[in-house]
Amino acid sequence: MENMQLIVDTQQRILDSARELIFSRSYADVGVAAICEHAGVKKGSFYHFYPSKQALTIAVLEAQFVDIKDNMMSKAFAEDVPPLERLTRFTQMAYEFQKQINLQTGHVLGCAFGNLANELSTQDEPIRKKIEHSFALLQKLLSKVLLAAKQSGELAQEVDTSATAQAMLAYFEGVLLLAKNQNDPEVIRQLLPTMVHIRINQ
Amino acid sequence: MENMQLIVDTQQRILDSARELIFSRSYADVGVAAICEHAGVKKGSFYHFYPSKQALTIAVLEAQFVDIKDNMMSKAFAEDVPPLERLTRFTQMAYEFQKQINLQTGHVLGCAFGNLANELSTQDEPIRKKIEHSFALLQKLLSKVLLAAKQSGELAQEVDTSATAQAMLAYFEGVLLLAKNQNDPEVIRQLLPTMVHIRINQ
DNA sequence: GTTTTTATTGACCGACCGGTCAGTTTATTT
DNA sequence: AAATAAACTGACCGGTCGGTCAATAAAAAC
Repeated sequence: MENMQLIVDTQQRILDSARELIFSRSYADVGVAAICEHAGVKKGSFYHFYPSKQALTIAVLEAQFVDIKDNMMSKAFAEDVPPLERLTRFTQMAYEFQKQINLQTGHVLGCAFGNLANELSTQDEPIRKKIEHSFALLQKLLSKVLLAAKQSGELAQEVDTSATAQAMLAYFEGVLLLAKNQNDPEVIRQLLPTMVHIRINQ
Repeated sequence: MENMQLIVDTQQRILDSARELIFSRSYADVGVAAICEHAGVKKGSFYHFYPSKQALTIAVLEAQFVDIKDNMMSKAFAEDVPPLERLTRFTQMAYEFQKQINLQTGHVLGCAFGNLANELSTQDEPIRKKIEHSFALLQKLLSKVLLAAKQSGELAQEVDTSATAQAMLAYFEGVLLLAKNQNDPEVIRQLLPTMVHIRINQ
């Protein structure tokens, strides 16, 4: 049985614990001690792998982005349907995801980037920058879809794809914020599809 | 000179300090000690007027709502212009307000309700409820304007004024979140006017 | 003018915060 | 098998957290 590979990488366990706890609570509310306890690791070990709570949080944001990109965007934006329909599919997946989390935790948790953006943007510059960069990448993924919609004739030529993508992202964040505050995933189902109809012209 | 009325009510000073500090930082980042210091009051006095930090925060939300309603909504929604133009004026006022704060503090602070909603909705039920109620009232003010737009023929009859108002509120919150994260009020100027064109049909 | 109520003070509480460190165990290299 | 490096442990640091409390001072009521 040779030591079983079940004992996964300690660093990974710390990262996963932090992601789960910070996402479901907040940055300030989750202490390093709580993360260590959840990961089954002593605090001393934590600081062997991460120089600070801030650095860990930045790693969390990075992991979160990869996760969203690979498990949501890339699937929602698969080119098997027309561009605008991909966006609609994305809104549906977001709803299903939040609904799932709500069943598991009893709470709508919203968007990890949005949550930390609101909490820390005025307080922690490195984290603020990391989120800004993540948002920029997400926006770029959206504007690519919009560009494809333009090319397929689904979208008028005068639409500003970059600004529209940003507006869609804003709307997405806002809807998730309201759903989180009302602790009701149905808010997402009712409001989010409207994202697809947002337009900003040049 | 008889004691000058400049020494305003202690309780009011605590409230104002809390409002300023929590708005510009976050709930968790601002301790009771910091609020007291800023207000020039000893901690013991604080607990003479407020039973807890939570209770103070709820009072802050209440004061914030009254302020927004009286100094923004009521002016933006004055019936001297057509309904939809009132909404546009509201978006402009929001931009000016955030720009002003940015000049004073160096930061875009976003929306106090949105900030606290994201930070505390999963953690503090009374505060969550207070914000939910505030959002509902703001939404009602918006939907009144939309109803007036319907009646003046500016808005199609099939528009769901309640859902549209909620979508506009969501978009508003999302735009302020992005502007806060990018620490740039121009994001608001570029994106927020689009709020007026959001529609959800019945 | 004395009693009663309200406001204010400062010292104090246990718990927790992020972070440090010397030392020990485990794994890898040679 | 010895040497080196990586992983891990547990005790500890000063500081801050929200909140309490008995004593005092000021204001209001009688």
